[in-house]
Amino acid sequence: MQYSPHEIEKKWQERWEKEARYQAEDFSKKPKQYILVEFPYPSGEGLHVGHVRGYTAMDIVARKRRMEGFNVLFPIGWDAFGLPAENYAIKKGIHPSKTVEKNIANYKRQIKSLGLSFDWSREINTTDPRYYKWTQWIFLQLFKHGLAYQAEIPINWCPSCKIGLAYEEVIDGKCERCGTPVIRKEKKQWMLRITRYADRLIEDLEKVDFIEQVKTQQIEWIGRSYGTEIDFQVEGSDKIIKVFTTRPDTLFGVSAVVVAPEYPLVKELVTPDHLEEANRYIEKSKQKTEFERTKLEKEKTGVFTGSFCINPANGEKVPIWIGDYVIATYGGGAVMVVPAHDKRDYEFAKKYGLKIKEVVKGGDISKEAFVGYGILVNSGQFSGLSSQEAIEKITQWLIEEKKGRKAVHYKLRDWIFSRQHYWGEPIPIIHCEKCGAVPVPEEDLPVELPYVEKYQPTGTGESPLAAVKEWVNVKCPKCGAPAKRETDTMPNWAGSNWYFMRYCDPNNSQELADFKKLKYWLPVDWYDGGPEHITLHLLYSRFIYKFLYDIGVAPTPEPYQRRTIHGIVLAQDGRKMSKSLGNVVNPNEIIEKYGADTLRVYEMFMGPFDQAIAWNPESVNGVFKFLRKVWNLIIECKNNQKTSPDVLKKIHQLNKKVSDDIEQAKFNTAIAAFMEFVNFAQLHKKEIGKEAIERFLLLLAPFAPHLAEELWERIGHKKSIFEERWPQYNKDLIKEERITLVIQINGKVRDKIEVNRDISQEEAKKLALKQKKVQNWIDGKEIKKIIFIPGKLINFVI
RNA sequence: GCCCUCGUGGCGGAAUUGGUAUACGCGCAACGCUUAGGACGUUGUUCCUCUUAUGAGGAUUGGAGGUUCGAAUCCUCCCGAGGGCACCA
Repeated sequence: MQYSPHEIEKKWQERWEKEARYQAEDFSKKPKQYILVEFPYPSGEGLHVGHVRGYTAMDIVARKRRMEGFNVLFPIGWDAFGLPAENYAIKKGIHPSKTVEKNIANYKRQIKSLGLSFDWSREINTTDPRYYKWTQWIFLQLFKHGLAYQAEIPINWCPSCKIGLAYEEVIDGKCERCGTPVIRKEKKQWMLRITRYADRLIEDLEKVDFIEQVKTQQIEWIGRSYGTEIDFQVEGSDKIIKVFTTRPDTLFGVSAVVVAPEYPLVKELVTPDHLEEANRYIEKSKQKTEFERTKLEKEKTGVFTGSFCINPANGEKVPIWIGDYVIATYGGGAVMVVPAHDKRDYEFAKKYGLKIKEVVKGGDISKEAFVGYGILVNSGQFSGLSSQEAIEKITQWLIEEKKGRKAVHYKLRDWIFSRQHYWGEPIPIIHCEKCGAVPVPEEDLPVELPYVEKYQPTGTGESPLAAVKEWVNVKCPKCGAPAKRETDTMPNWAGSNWYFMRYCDPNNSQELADFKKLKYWLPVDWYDGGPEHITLHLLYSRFIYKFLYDIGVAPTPEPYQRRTIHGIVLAQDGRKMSKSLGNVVNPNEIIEKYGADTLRVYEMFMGPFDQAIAWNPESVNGVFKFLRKVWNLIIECKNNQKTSPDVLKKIHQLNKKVSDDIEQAKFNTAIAAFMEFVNFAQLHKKEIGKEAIERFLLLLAPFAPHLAEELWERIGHKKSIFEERWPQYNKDLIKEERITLVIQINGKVRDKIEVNRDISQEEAKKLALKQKKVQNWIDGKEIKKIIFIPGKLINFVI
């Protein structure tokens, strides 16, 4: 009987589905485990081998947890709003809902062919009105609590996609999706006040078990910095320019104040004789793309306003400039220029002939700016202090003089939540001339996306929905006057922010999810996903979840207890897989050739789980050979005999190794251990009995479920292997009685001897010194010191 | 520029976290099986030197230093790769 994966995989997949084996049970008495993978965007290309990596890993965990006696929730769904379906519709004239339906069917078939133990009874789809009703409901709660608001702001505008982009969707000044340089455009946008949660989003990271890289990136993205806000009074006016700095110790070295071109006071600051030049400068910087403006190598430019302000520390008159290297949205849009101690300011001062005054000792300011800490000079009463002391003292003094205060600033900005696109959740707001922005009454949700013929963005900045008159024109829910629906839709993230909550109660039509169910299942115990989602998706969904916690909808302060990332699967050439490069590996092909178990085991074996790794077809074949070896071995072995003590020890060691490695997501070494055992077993076939065979299959079951089920049945079991308990290893059995003691001389390995594991130092020394090799090396020299590590080694220092 | 991760045979990678470097797999080679090829099985496989062979010695974890009885692992500097942030005041 040969190993024929296709027959057995089909057989077991059908049986699992018929028996609905993997459905989670609400409120079961068993302890719960919520294992989560990022739900896929069902693209036209179909499932990627990268999906398979994360899904298989979590499937292994889910299957192990069930065998350990947990009530496991391991769900799947579809994140199906978004641009590709809309772009496809524009090109081919096929409605996005049709495309999405087709793609989902394809994904579903592919996922099922992998033998993943998802609970299909909880499948969700973000484009289903029964789902996005609650996405809209969340928006209304945000609105009612003042966390969703409209603002006329300069947004990043992609002239190709004809869409406003979130700050986060601009990469290197270019549109994340199409790569077109982004320009700035003033537009009224819906915003979410994520900044209000900035501190909690940092501090609560202590409560969770995310890998370090994820935590660091969240913290850096939020970018909290503590500093001092200093008031510079405009000369001859009562206006004040508030400047944020982390280096108040350099206050005496200020030679100018520079404000961003968008700074609110700009018009008042520019004097008539500088008006023309200043206007020209402001116009020019407006036209620059974000890419041009943020290019670091670019020369710092600016223009004098004609006005001055007063340095509060020494009363000096300081010129006010406009410069587009100052970021309008950070730190109030104004900075103090200290050329001697800041690289950018130094450059700026050199170009425009500003004074360069040293106030911190330690560098040579005739050559370059000195940005380090040092002792203060030329700083009045503060001279002689260290920078660290001066930061404290000067801030203190400013507070007393009422000319400054401590301040905290964040790089994180409020989240632009509007998209001028068709294929997204409509924002449930009605604009009334009299009442303003009025929320759609909750009982009228969902605001269904109307069917349209034309998907093209209008280019005017309005979404295609604006053209659907019968949908747009409604009565104001408050006063009944004619009013218009909001035509912007929500970004892709809106649906994926909270999807893991819906899995807990996917069919609830009364609320987002029953609180008792949420309380039973949440938080997610283990969440795995791609590295591309560890800043934005994670930050956004934590924010929304925290808000829902605050209003009593979510049961815990954090949604995810543990978060891991799986490395990308690269093409054989080490590059990213992409259609245009023609180097894409299709999981279907691998399954057709070798079966799903081989694909699963290969993807777990190919390298460390969190690292990017290149596909290697020859290794796939190696894994197939391994599984076939397993098959042949088990078929050949006698199931009715006793297992020898040697084999027993090995299988218990394997038991420990595999159990531990799965918990640490070290799947590659777990599989190496399986291979080692099989190699050993090949040589000891006669010693293998029932216990070894059964234990081996139980351990292998989460990795290669079809193979394990089939062999389990063939050795005479009636019930599924997944109804069995995960095996516990015997601590006494895995201990090695005899160990190899390494003998070192001056730290170099010179010999090895077999000894009892609990040998004493005296005994070890005696035995070691008897060895010929050791005697040759010591050869009458004096032994100065002996280092003995019990059970490991003895080291003679001569 | 800053931050993070990493650098180990021909290749993917192990190394219980300071204690036998190169587990496991791929590839390659020899032998067995076979009409042959494939497949399968067994064995070998870091490099260098000496040795008919058994074996013996030396070197080796990107490079150079350091700490230590002992370093792939810790520290300093340098080189290289990948990722993140990027005029954040």
